[in-house]
Amino acid sequence: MSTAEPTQKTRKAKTNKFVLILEQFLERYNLSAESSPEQLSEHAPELNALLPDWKARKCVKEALARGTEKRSAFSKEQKEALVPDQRNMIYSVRKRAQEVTKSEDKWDIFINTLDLGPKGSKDGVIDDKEMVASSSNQSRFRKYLAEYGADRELIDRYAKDSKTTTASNKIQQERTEKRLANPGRTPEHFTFEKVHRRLQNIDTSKIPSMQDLADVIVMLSMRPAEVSSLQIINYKPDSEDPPAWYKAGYSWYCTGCRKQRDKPMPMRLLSMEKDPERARELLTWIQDAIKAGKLRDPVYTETGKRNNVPFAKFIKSLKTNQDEDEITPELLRKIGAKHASMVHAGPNPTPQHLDNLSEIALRHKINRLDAGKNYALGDPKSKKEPKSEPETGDGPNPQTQASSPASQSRNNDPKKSQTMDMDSMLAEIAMLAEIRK
DNA sequence: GTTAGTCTGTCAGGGGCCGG
DNA sequence: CCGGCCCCTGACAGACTAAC
Repeated sequence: MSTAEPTQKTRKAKTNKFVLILEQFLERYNLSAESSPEQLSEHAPELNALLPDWKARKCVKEALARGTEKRSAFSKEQKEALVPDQRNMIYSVRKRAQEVTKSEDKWDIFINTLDLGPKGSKDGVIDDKEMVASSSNQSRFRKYLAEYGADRELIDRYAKDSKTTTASNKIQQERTEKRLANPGRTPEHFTFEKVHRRLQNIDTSKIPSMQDLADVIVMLSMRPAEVSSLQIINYKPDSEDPPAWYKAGYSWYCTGCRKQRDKPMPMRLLSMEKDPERARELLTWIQDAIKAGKLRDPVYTETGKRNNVPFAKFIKSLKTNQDEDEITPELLRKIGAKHASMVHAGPNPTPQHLDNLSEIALRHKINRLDAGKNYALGDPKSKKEPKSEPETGDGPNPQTQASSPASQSRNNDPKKSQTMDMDSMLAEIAMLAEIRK
């Protein structure tokens, strides 16, 4: 009998073990393409129990759709009935909010809030992770409730769990402090010199690459999601009545910042690229390419949904040293702030001065002095003995902005006037830093 | 294999509150 | 006023899953 057997006809050799399980399963329960969806769905849980993960389910789904010699292919409905979409099974926060809003029952709000709260899943012990996550999900629950139209007052009354919130806040504060204690280093690939060189060599007549995108993000300390919306403008007040956001002596601003949804207030521009015109050119170059579909937005898909996986993967791949931390899109913003503040600070900047510059580069509000510290990345170069400077009363601060004339060795350029704007900015910052002390 | 969409855990930081 | 502290939301990264 060892004859013929022309088995290697096609790629049916791939008899995955899950496919075998499926065929046995179908046989045992006498299921086929003739079965109704109702019949099939009765057996869904049992079959699902045999399939350990989504890969297995994928194999099975494909097999169902494909059919065999003995068995014809299942329709889409039948397939869905037998191996239902797992994503519909999750009782997500969003789904809760939707249902609860519909029921209009305050107790439903309350119960679900508690259910989303910390439960001590294992041994009744609530760890930090669970606590913080619980608080986050409760917050999310409130947000979705409001989104679906639940009553504001009910939300505030029945969807707030102050114990959990407080505990979560405490944990997060501790984490922040720990993080600040040991900041990461600047990745080799994004040191100032490397980024600066790449930026200078950019040819805007070409199509931008992901690397160009990354460098521009660094250059402008952007949030990844800001790439398509940020704009650099030049503003000069033409009257004695400038808008409230106008800062005397500054003419370059950014608009389209992500976090200001209500009042889009322009924020001062501070970039490691000292020529604002060039910065703007590079930014619009990137944006035009995205609009034209030649370059992906780092965060959004064409349908407006979030998907930063391709860009994040690219950024991650740029890690050169084993001992470096992972590079993420968000890290580029912090790196950019550091580069910008270093570039614009004078030869002997005080930490306060750098913080001030950082805040401007990051386009924060200037309320919180300590905010910029979050971004103080460790840098071997600037790390030095903490000379306990008498930083208080030292009035005679030499003009820190001495930076302007040198470093300007850019080829050509009649654009000096623009950089003068930057320089006057620096002067003001330096003064502010002094006054604050 | 690659891409897209959704969910959760985590971080950043705007804003409110309160004592001085 | 104002600076510090706390709350809580919005944005991010990664895990998952299905679709292509």
